[in-house]
Amino acid sequence: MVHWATSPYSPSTHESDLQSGMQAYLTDCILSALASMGGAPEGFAPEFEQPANPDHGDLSSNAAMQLARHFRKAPRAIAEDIVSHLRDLPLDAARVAAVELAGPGFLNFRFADAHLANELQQIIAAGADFGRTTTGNGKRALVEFVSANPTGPLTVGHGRNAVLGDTVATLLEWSGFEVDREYYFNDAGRQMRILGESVRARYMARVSPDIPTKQIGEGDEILTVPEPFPEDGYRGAYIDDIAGELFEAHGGNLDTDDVEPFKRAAEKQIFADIEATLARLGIHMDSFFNERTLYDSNRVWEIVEAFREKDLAYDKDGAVWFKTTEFGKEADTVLVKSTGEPTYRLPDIGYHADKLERGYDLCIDIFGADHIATFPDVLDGIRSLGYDADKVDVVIYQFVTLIRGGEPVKMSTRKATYVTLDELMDEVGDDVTRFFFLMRSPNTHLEFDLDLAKEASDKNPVFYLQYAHARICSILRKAEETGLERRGTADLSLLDHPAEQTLVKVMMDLPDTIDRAAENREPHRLSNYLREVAVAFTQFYGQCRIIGEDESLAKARLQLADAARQVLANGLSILGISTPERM
RNA sequence: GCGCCCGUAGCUCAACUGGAUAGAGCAGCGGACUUCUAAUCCGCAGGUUGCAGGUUCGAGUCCUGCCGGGCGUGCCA
Repeated sequence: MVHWATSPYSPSTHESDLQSGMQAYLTDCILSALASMGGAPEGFAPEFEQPANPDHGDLSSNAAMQLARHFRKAPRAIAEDIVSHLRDLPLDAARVAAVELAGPGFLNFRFADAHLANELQQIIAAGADFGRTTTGNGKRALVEFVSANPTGPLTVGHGRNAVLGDTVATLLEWSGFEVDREYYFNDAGRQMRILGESVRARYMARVSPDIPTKQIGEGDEILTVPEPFPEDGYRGAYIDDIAGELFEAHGGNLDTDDVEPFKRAAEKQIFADIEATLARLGIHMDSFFNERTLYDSNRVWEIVEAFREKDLAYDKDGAVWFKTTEFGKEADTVLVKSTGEPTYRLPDIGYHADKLERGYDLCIDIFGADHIATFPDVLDGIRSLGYDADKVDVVIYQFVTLIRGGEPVKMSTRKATYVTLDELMDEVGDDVTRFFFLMRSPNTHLEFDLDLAKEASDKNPVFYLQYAHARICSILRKAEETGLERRGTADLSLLDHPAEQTLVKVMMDLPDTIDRAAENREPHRLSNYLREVAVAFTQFYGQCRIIGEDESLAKARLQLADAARQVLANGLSILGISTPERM
């Protein structure tokens, strides 16, 4: 992913509440050990990570390696000193079961059983809120996404944008931001005029079926259209549908000299369709921002003047140019065309200035890869106007290819052979649609295999997660039938089976996973994580029985299973995917 | 030409922001249903992380140069 600007996070603030409890404790212990070894450099903070290999403990620090230069000693020797001082402290046996020295100088810590029981207790107590963090500290974020002009139905490409933006927004909410979702559009440009003309031509053909026709396009793109149809008009069937509705409502009474009513009717209908499509995906915008307001308020022209005053804009060939060479670009770019119409850059700058003036601490834009080159100008623009461009972050996602029968599905907006988002959802389902858009890094070109997506089987990863959830629900139902009470206190320290402990450890990672996914704007981190949870639960399920065990153990395991269900439910709800109780 | 992204198992992709033996799924092979859901599980096999250098205790990750693919590079958005 490209981050044009630094995120407002600092590396030291993204640890989750749960994990940071242990990390903060161990940090204190290590610093205390270092103090008696002659002191660490100012501002030193030991780094921690979770080892991939369970033999390396539950949490590992490379502090000794970080300090090799400072102490001018071998990392292993430093680590030995630290370990010996830690043992003298001593470490709290209720939290840390063991500290070991390994490899080139890693300090490996093993959690005590009591610590795991305590963590599980906290997960249960947090319930539907488990995973929420305070990282964002109540700062306000605006996520702008979809932002398709209302010229046609949303396509598969928009789908990735929509799902990505919505989920990034939800992730930010969970990590403590106050988030608004916004849709930016322009209903005044050339695109919309052609849309209106396209509808009008179809309407005229409805009124007068004998109207002359013509052919547009060439090769296999040839299409027969009514004479007034614009050369580069919109070809989709929805255009004729809208014309048909106008004809139903007004007969032949509409004044075809004026394109405005046709444009407005088209916009209204298409926007309604877009909102309905988004609603199917569970997406609801907080606001729609019409580019036109930037003209009505004169804002765009004020910006041109501001640039002129700063000597960043000048006239040439009848156009107004933006001195992007000042920001390291090879050439200046046009800000206002010789027709007097601004290029997209100008309103974009105005729009971002507006967002920042509305008090947002973080403005995220979700863009397809084809917008990559346009954005530096906007950032340079608002920066030179005195705004803090570091508050703006752009998420670029790569394109989607649909695969059917092992072959890419060819799509072209011109030929109107694109697959709409609605058609995709009709074919594979809403949950699968969301999940497939979220299971890969935004940075990678997404191959959406329709055959795989449709298959309601083990090949389809989304069902694996839902199945684990449904399975737990089934156990809870069964437990209720047999009179096993899930609520109340249970002795969680009875959970000493390796599969139980692994499951708890995985579940503990949810807040941290959410923070990282939010910080990096990478929802796939969460979907990958949820698979780990499902795997850990399934292994626990395979190795440990619940119903039929001794009552205190059964109750503890039932609470563990219920906590796993909650973790899956919380995660899936962030991804916007349903959590069936039966499958 | 220039800018950005990508290159990891046969295929689709991960890899906790520089850590220890690079991991999943699918496909392949071999096993497991008198059990709380088999839409499941267990095992086997699969790799010079595109190539070549560099930085350091340590590189898939950072730097440089190549090779290959995608997207841009507009008085379109």
